[in-house]
Amino acid sequence: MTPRAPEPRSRRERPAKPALTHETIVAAAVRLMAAEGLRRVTMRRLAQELDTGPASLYVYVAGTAELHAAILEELLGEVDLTPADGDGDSEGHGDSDWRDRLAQVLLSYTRVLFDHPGLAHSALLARPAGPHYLALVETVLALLHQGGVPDGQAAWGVDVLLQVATATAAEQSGRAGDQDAEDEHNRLVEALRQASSRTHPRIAALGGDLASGTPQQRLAWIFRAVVNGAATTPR
Amino acid sequence: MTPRAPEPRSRRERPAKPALTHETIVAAAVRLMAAEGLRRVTMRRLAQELDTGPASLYVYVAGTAELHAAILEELLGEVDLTPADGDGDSEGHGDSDWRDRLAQVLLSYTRVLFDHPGLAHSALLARPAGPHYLALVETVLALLHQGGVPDGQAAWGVDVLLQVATATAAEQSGRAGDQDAEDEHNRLVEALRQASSRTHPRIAALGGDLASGTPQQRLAWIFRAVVNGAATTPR
DNA sequence: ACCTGAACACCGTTCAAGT
DNA sequence: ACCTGAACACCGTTCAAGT
Repeated sequence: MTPRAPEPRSRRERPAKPALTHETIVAAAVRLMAAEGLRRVTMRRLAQELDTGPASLYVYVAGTAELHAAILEELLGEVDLTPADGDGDSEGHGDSDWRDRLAQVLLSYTRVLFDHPGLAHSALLARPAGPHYLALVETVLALLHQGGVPDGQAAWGVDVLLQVATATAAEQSGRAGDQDAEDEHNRLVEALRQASSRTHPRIAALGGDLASGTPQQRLAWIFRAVVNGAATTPR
Repeated sequence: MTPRAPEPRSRRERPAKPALTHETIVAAAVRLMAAEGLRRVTMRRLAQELDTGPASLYVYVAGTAELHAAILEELLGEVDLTPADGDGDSEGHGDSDWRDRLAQVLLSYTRVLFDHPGLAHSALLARPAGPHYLALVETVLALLHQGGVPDGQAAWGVDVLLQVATATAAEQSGRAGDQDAEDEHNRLVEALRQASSRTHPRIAALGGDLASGTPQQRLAWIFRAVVNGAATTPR
């Protein structure tokens, strides 16, 4: 435990203090999120990470909302769009249904949100306008087109599909690891189970089925149901 | 402008300092929200409103999340469930389609969320377990039952319907009045319109239709599409 | 012209100490 | 036993003042 003289800053213990630009700030934000979660990606914490004061960030980003939208757009690059091109895997059923391929893409999107706690939540509010988001929209539209869904219905349907995927991810992702949220959900399940058949006949009739299924099973059904609805409901 | 001696506290300028209970705290929170919006309903601000310190509130409410859930449950009492019982209006088409009546109920729900900025946002995260929420679920289930939707599909469908309604309200409600959010949306619309037909053929093909329609028109279609999907998609 | 220290106006939550 | 003052550890955003 011999004390050592502090190494000079020029030997840079950190990856070097990067120049401040919109790009380097967003990159640092993505790193910080991976390390500590979106909740910790605040203007102040990020400024600290970048060895500067919070005011300096405002020269390059409009505020917290824009920052979170930029992170989302960046992470959307992780969504696997390849299932849309035909067989994405090696199992040989190359002409799998367009519905399955669409579900695979949406599931990949959901997983990206789910893997980054807080991101889904932010995705519900901020609709990014970057290339990764456009690519996702294009892919979903192409699959709906392939399935013969009329244009007008596809145009409105893509929004619903992404919305439902996002909301589901937010719900699940908000719950995981959060004891309070878990408790709250259990209270709801309990309330549904306890409902009197006199005052709430339908809830009582359905019983535990209201909360049945794994998240995966529910999500798979939801995607199918919404796609079917969009495909068959004229505007 | 003659200065007056301060009135003695006992004459109580405020509605009287209410005893602290879960109930009085939630009631004060609802009042505060009506007056200043959900954003201002913080533990500290609420404590100030109740003439006490924030620590005192923690004896009766678990924290901010529970508080917001309680406000939501309270406000859900404003949802108009009467359309479910038959003709809710005086125009004489008493046997209107169950789909229309369902849409009316969901629209009322959406409007309640929309009228209270921030509430929809909170509704996406907190699923309340109180009587008003149960009544809403029961009503939607009853209408789906009336429409002959199979039980299992109704059980999972009610969630999707409320989720879609909530998410749509959050999106619209977040945008209204917020210049930044408005700008962000316009940037997305612009990006969709600018998309090259070479790299994004489907987006280009659909053009402005991706962002077409009023929120009301879109929501009406969404409800119909999701109901149709849930009604026709087996689990 | 460009950047930022310091301030303003807030937060949620806890716990030791009081009544 | 019940309640709470005061503290801890943070926030977003702005703007006057510096370089």
